[in-house]
Amino acid sequence: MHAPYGLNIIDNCLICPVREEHLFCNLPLPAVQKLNEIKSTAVYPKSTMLFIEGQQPRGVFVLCAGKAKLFTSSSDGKTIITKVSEAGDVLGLNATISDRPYEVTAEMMEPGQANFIARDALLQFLREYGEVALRVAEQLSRNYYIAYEEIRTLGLTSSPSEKFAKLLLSWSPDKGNANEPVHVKMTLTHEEIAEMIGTTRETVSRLFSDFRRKQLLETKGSTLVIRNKPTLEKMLNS
Amino acid sequence: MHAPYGLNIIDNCLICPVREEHLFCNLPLPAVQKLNEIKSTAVYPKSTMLFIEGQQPRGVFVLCAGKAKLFTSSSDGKTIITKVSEAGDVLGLNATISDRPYEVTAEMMEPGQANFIARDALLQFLREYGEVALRVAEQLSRNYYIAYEEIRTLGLTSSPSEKFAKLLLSWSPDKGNANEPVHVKMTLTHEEIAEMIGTTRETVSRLFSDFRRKQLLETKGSTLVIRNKPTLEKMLNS
DNA sequence: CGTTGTTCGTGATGCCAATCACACACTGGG
DNA sequence: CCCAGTGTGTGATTGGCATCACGAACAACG
Repeated sequence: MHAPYGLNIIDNCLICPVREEHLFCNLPLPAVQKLNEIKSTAVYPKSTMLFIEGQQPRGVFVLCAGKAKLFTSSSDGKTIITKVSEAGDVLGLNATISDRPYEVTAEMMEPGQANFIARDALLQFLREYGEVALRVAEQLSRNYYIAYEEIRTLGLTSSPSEKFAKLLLSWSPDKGNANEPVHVKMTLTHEEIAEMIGTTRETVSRLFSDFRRKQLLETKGSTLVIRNKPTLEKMLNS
Repeated sequence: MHAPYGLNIIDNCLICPVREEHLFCNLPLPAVQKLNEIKSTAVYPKSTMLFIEGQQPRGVFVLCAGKAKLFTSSSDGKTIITKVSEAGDVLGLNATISDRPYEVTAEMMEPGQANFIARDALLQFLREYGEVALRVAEQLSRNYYIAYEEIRTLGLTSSPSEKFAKLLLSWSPDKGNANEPVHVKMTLTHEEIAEMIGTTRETVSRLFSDFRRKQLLETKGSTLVIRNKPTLEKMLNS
């Protein structure tokens, strides 16, 4: 089965390769089957906005392939990216459950696929499968903690370099505890990194230069090598 | 009935003067009665910390009298106040429900009274009274939106003056739409205001001076007169 | 009362990061 | 192949705000 943008469509949740480890994916069989019935799947090109900050919620999106960035903007064009979502993530959950406007915009960063579940169908589904409702509550609470993490980063972390170090650390897996170099695939532009840490493109560029000079990292094309995790950790204050 | 600190103790939720309009206060009679049984009440002096960021949650506090500030701090002493709570507010709800560490510290800003409900008793109570559980979910979702509001303020509002204007507006009731002066009682020190908008005490002092000079406000002792709401609104960009 | 501690106002100084301004690299398309 | 569009590196300049450093105002209290 083939689709535009060089993607393979996954239209059956039961045989989805990302089924493990995710809310709405890793569920008991009957629930997944039901979910498979009420969802509709679609393929989206890069830059599609799945939903926009301030809209009344229509439902949730379950990302099947591709990455999406969640961000909020002010009227004068400034924007902050609060999260980069990957396959398996559920987008728009809080807004949909509580029937308040979407608090962020979700935009595809690359071509991808997502399942849509309309609000009414979702609520009905949750009523039917109580254990899933519980997992939704847990997810909401997790989202809340993530939001607070963001508040701490924005409010307590003063300097761009500290925020940058924090971001780099958030990218390197915490296992592999030795301080050996970590290889990470970078899909973000400097502009987007700037929007994640609340600074400008130029400053991010200079941060890369500085950190390279200090032997903290290397960049070969789109792969990033983090050389010195311990030193990065010493730069934090939270 | 009298207590230290010049407070009257309220030890019966059924006849509490703040019963209206608040989660856990404005509830159906049987629920309030049950609540009244499982709660324990106590009077706290100024500066008491009801709970501290990072602690495992013991339960929730329902503020009966007095104000409390919620804040989070970094190891180098910087702190941001995320909310000033008043009588009727429930503190520590998200942490208690989800059994994660308190995400903020709650400190009394003046002598006051609070009811404590232990985690186990609360969960049992919620299981028993389903409609209350629903209201808890609503409250959690509301908290999430408030957190996002904070993220927007911290991340998108660049200048201290803009954040200050925003804060002033958040203090003035949105009714009374005419642009007549609004009188507000100010209980915060400049230091605390600085911690709310992420700047320094000195800058707040200068902001007051600037805004006075521009006829935007006046201060007589601890009462604040906001003179020109429309101009304040024009300073915002969100 | 004076003493002590907190809060407030304001000047002087310095620095960091936003801004402006280019030049260069890389990509995909006609 | 060139060309337009997008991303990247880096200098120069500047201004806003943190920081330091006082002194004054004010409250609490023995």
